[in-house]
Amino acid sequence: MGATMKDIAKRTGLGLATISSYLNGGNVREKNRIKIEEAIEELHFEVNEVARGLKTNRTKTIGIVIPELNNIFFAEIITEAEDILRSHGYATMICDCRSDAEREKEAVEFLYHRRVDGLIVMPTGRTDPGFKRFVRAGKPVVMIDRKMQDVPCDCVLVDNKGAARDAVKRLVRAGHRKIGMIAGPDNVYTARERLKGFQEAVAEMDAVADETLITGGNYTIAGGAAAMRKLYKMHPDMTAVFVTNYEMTVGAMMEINDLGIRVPDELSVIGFDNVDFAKASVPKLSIVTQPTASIARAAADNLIERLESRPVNEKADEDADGERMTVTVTLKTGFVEGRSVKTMNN
Amino acid sequence: MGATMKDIAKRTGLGLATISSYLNGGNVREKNRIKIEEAIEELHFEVNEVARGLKTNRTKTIGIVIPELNNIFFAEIITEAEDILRSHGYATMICDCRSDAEREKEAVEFLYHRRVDGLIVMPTGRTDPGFKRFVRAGKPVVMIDRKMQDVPCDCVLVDNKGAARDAVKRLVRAGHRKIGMIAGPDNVYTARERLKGFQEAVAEMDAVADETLITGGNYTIAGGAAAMRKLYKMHPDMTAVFVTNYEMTVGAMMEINDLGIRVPDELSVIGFDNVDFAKASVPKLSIVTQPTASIARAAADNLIERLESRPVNEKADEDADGERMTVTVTLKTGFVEGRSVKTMNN
DNA sequence: ATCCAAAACCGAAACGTTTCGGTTTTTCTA
DNA sequence: TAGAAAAACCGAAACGTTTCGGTTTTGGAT
Repeated sequence: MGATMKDIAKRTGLGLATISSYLNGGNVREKNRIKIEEAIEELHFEVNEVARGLKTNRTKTIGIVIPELNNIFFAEIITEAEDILRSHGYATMICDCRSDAEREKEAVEFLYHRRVDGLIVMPTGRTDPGFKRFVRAGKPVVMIDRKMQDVPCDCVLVDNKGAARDAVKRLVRAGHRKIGMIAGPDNVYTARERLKGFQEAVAEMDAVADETLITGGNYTIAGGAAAMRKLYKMHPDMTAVFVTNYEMTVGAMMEINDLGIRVPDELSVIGFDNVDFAKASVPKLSIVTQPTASIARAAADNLIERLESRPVNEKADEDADGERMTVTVTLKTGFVEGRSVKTMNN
Repeated sequence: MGATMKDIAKRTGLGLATISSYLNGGNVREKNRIKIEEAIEELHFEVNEVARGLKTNRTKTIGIVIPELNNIFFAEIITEAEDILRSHGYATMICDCRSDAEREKEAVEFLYHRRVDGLIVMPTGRTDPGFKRFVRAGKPVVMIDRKMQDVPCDCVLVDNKGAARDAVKRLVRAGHRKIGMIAGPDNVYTARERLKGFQEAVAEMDAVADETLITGGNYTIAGGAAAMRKLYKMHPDMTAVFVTNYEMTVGAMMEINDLGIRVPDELSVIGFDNVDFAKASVPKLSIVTQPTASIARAAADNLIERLESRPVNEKADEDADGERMTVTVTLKTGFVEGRSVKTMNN
């Protein structure tokens, strides 16, 4: 079917190496350039990336491993990252591991097999599902959103602790003392950070520090709903609740709806992540937002930079005992004011 | 770094062909099998898919082109499809073209270059961005959600017309006559179908047939909000509105919220797509749902079947003048009852 | 023990690139 | 215009598989 470089060489009377040189941006005499371009045009030649990959040992493909694709927070990051990477000629292979450590391991192995050049990941569990293998092979890994101690790689994080602390302080300043928190699973890095932020704020601001005001919601809609119910049953006098991701915010709102609680008169709410949902809620929700586009850009740029500058340091990497200098960037969150927080006049 | 088949051959004293045979499920003498497995274990051998791909001319990769990844409807389908494909050893390269025809064309070209074995696509525009090239090359293409006349390929559709008709009939049966519709862009297949369904129902049920009751919302949140406002301004006496995708449903709810309209007392609403959002709304929304998992499964299974059975018909395909038998499956939508439709006692 | 078909095995060629040394051509300098 | 440096060019080997003929081994049947 497709024409090969050999065909182009034959057609133009030039050598294989010259064609290759032309294709890779090397110098070629003007008249030959024209001949080559004509031949390419006529024969509809397109370079075979697979063959090239075999030879160069680079697939120009990067793997992405995420917990859930049907989660707007992740999806937004992926969209942006894919766009940037593709504009640099990199294809992306996305693997959704459904927040399951076993699947995650399979995905990483799968991508290793496929010999992707690098990885963008949001680790699901606390143990390495095989990232180290990439690092050992000199393939860059950048971790997003969550950190993992024992894998030496670049990270792009968000100031989760600060975001939570800030949100809670807002509530306290509005006069709330008894504040509930719907937390994420404690094996997830972001959940732990947000919890810390909550606790710090409670301590600093002298709000009610009661362990039972903190309920796990598992980062799911159902979990958020269950947590909301539990909190409300246990603390009917609670005046505000802080929900710490999008899914749980949706779940909590469903439950609040079912319980017939009026927001913000009876209960103030601060949610997380999704501006659109917040604006579409009645009343509009106040929420913490994450800079998804910046996260994606930081991750993609970092990866590309590592990939393109690799050849130079090849030796340097080695003698540094495999231990590269890694960089971690932490981005700031935002806050969108809604009408779901009542100011108490006490 | 990595060991190759040659290393395994040397280590075991066997021939290259034998190793290849073993790796591809061929028969090998028991004792040799053991030797091979030991060698693989010791040398940490993993077959190089890139080299294999070069030789077999199959990348075991399929491309997915969608209008928006950060759109739950699409994201859910992708998640599921990716899962199925990967379990069959296929990697997926996802390209988000942001509903832009130009980007879509680039994406298709990109994937063609990458020599993916097949394509799952949701066409953005009405003209072929290059799918035909795949078809000509004997590579299966399956179209999801939207149909395109001039590209002969398999399709997985949803009964959009029926869904819309059904939804409107529900409204009429509940006593509504003056029903607004927030429609999608008319260059999108599904939007046209939903519009047809609406019009059919209005005609059949003798509801008010006024062109100005139909407003385009562009399938976006902002569009949905604007359309809602326009509808309300023009027809304050409208008693129900049918919104025809998730984003516009969110937008419409935002606007309804802003305008202070009470649902369902002043206005009944039927939305589209996202059950979770519907349940989290106040009051719970009645919505049309789409069978995302079934769509994904139908598409992925179809593709795999075409790919795995290809070698046999290779010849048959050809002499059929490139015109293969294509199949279109149409799936049924669902309906989730909420509390957003008022029953009029007139 | 002998023979034969079937099963298992083998090496070499090929897939379409890049790259390495080495050769030719061009261009510049004196 | 001769000579040399630089630029352009070249073919062959290599990347790690699969596959094609052909050869050897195996295990029954005689």
